[in-house]
Amino acid sequence: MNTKSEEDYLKCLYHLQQGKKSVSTNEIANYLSMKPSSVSDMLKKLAEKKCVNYLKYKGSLLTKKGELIALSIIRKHRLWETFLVNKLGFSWSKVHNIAEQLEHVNSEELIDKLDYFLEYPQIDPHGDPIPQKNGTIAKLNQKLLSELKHGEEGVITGIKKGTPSLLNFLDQKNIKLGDHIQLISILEFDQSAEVIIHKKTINLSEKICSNLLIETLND
Amino acid sequence: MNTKSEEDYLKCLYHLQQGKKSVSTNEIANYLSMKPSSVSDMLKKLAEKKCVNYLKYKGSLLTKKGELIALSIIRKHRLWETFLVNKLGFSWSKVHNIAEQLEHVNSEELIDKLDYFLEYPQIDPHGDPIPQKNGTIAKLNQKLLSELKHGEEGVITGIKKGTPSLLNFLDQKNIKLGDHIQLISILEFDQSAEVIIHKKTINLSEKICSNLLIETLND
DNA sequence: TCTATTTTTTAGTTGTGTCTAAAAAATATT
DNA sequence: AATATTTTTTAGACACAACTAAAAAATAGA
Repeated sequence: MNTKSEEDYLKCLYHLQQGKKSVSTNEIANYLSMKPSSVSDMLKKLAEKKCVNYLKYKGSLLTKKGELIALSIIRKHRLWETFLVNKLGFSWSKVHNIAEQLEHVNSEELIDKLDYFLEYPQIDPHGDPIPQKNGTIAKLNQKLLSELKHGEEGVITGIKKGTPSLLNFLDQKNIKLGDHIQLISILEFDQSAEVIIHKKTINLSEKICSNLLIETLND
Repeated sequence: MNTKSEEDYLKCLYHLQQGKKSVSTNEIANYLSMKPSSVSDMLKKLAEKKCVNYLKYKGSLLTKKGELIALSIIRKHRLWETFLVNKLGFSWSKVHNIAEQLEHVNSEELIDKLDYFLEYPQIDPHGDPIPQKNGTIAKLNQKLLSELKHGEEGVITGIKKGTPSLLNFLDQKNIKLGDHIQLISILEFDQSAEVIIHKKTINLSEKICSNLLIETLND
């Protein structure tokens, strides 16, 4: 078993190393709000446990072992977030801190049963994919709403350029990250889009469509 | 905020001090599987925090402040146990360790919402009363099944004399601690009882009725 | 009541995970 | 290339919460 602290480092490394060949000590320290010296110590420890490939002064990367542990924690985190939002009625923006605590609860049976209870969700309320038990994880497939094909659907996962007026508009329409959305058609004359959201059909301007990031499940 | 360790001590003290005028250091050490010297240290610390009234060599008792903290942890523990059994389908005997971890998750809003989600349960799957948010807790009201009044109901919380044959019988009938039971009537000729359990009416012999402890909610 | 035993506390150690300060290595600048 | 700057590591300190061993207090037995 790993300590909460070790788990935090492994999860952090997983997030930071995406698409990189190495993660620097300072990056980790910054991400975790800790001093670089503390990070050095922990990297040494995780390297001894064969969770991290660490070369002094050269940076770190997760080993396969470390990656699987990180994925299991991310799996727990995202399942708990799904529970908090779908079952307890939390808003998606308030669940992170609670899930940060719950993810360290250690019981495989608990997570299996929670997964079943939630009906094996594929993505969490923020639109991030939930790793499977075996460590496989769907890759993010983020596109702009304006790039979707007709009929294509997904989850709103981000905003490209978050001007206050856009955020206000979304707020007013009660459109939130994590919301499901389906593109029906794009009107030719102004490139505005007909979409289904909250089970209702509405029209969104081209400007909005080219600023909303949508995660689609299939290519 | 309190550490997990402090919370464990407070909870332990709550359980040990029931009906006593003081709890000895050794009792605590024994209950928590720790050395008495460790307990001494922690008692000093909790006394400084005004959670415990601690007199060297004379034992300890929770202050009001300590008791409220202990009750809030017990509340969390029992709500989580209820969740694990009622929603995730755990058997009552397997939830304790998981609840020991979950009880230390710190979020008042989480517990409020969980309470609502579980529809404000009064007792946990073991039949123990769940403390309310304000710290009030129903006192245990355990009686033998044979002592119930007609129509009175409760939860099976214990077995007075657990002979293997009795346990086998209960197992075979799938009667478990935590099950709800209602006494319909006691037959005069053999003192056997008609009860409703698992939504079916069955007959239990006098011998069984005088060995099953039932917790009733009202007097 | 005086000694023996048990209980409890104190003093000092250990392991974990953080920190600060200083040294060492890597990188950037002139 | 030599020096200055930044990054990273090492060395040593500290808080926490456990431990062991020894001392002190309370209790039990003679």
